[in-house]
Amino acid sequence: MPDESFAGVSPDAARRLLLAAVEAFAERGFHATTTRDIAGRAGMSPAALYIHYKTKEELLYQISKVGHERSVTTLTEAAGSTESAPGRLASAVRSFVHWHAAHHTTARVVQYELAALGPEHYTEILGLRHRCEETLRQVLEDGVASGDFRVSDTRGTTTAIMSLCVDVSRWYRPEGRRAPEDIGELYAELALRMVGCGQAHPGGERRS
Amino acid sequence: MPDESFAGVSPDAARRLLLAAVEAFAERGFHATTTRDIAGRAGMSPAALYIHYKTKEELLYQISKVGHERSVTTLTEAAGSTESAPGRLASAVRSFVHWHAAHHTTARVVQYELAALGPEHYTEILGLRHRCEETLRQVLEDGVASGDFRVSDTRGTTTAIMSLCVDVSRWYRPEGRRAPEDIGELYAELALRMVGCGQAHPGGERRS
DNA sequence: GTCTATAGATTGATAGAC
DNA sequence: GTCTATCAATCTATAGAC
Repeated sequence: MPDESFAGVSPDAARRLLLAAVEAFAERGFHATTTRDIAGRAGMSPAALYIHYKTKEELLYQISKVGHERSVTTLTEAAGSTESAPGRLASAVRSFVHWHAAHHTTARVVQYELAALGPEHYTEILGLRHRCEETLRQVLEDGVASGDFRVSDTRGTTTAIMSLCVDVSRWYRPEGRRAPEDIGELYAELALRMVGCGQAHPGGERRS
Repeated sequence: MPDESFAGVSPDAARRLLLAAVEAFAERGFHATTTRDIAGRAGMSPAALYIHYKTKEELLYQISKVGHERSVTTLTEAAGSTESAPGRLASAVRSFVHWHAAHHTTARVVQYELAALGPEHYTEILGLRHRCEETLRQVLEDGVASGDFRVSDTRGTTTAIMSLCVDVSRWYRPEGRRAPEDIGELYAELALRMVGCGQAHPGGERRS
């Protein structure tokens, strides 16, 4: 099961092409991937691609859009609960990191092939990303206001936490030691520490 | 002054080509960059490139090698001082982050275009990177042993800190709010917090 | 060492049969 | 909708004059 993010795409051939493109883009990057390679992975002739997508860039755009929407939803749902700020931060980072590990192929394309998008598509996707960062920053602001967090530079700290989460998709390998759940848990703990809300003794209970 | 990392490269034309390649690769990526573009930026004809470099990949290899060596040196020197573990960690992160911001074009190529290297060059550069990570991990181990740090998963936390530092080269822009020094300082503070050694009250003195 | 010119291969995308 | 065949453009790298 490579990725269920594109399960809703139809017809079948269009979805197969999209999944093949995700795989190829994640492996070699957009510019190093040929349309022949994508079509081949989907078990079709080079020309078949252009029945379902107008250009190679449109494939990247669809991947970026759907992928970004998924990851933004994951983050905002976790960050928007009614919990305390520490709970929301931990939950947001845990979910966001889990997504970037579990869907590391899609995530890699979404995060690192952005520059290959056409100007208008690029701007659109950048907007989604901006909303994502703002959501996280709001959690930090709330935590500072409630006295749970001690952060001198919320904007810079938000960027740092985002870097941490996003970069998981770059180095994560399914054969590796850690499962997506474990990484999410570790990173949630690290994020809490970064905002001055971590416990001193790892492994025990938080906030006695 | 784009980058002094390649000041020692001679003859002059070879260095100009290398700097042009760094610029182009950082801007568009290796595969989206043409040899014509590189030669053009260096003020030469397309063919002139091949007098100094056998292939386009060799240009990337030279950049990756010199760049990686510089960043590794920066990190290991800072991490290898005789200070306490917290001092060494702060110093290492501060220097490493500063380098990735100040040399963000070179750093971006070094960190994100690795996959375009030939297999043997790729393996060689990966070795440098591995040494880099081991150096940082040793600081964390030392800090845990001395009781300064409280870390349950040193390997995972090392990866996280490396992600943080490296990712700076991806989002850093010279026109941005923060200078490389400021980012280095903030990230050193964040790294100390991640290992359970941060102060609760930002802006004050550390370790009273 | 640098140029102009170009070979040789590959690419994104299209035409037209089925 | 999918195929085979192919166009036109572009790319890396080389040949040979100066």
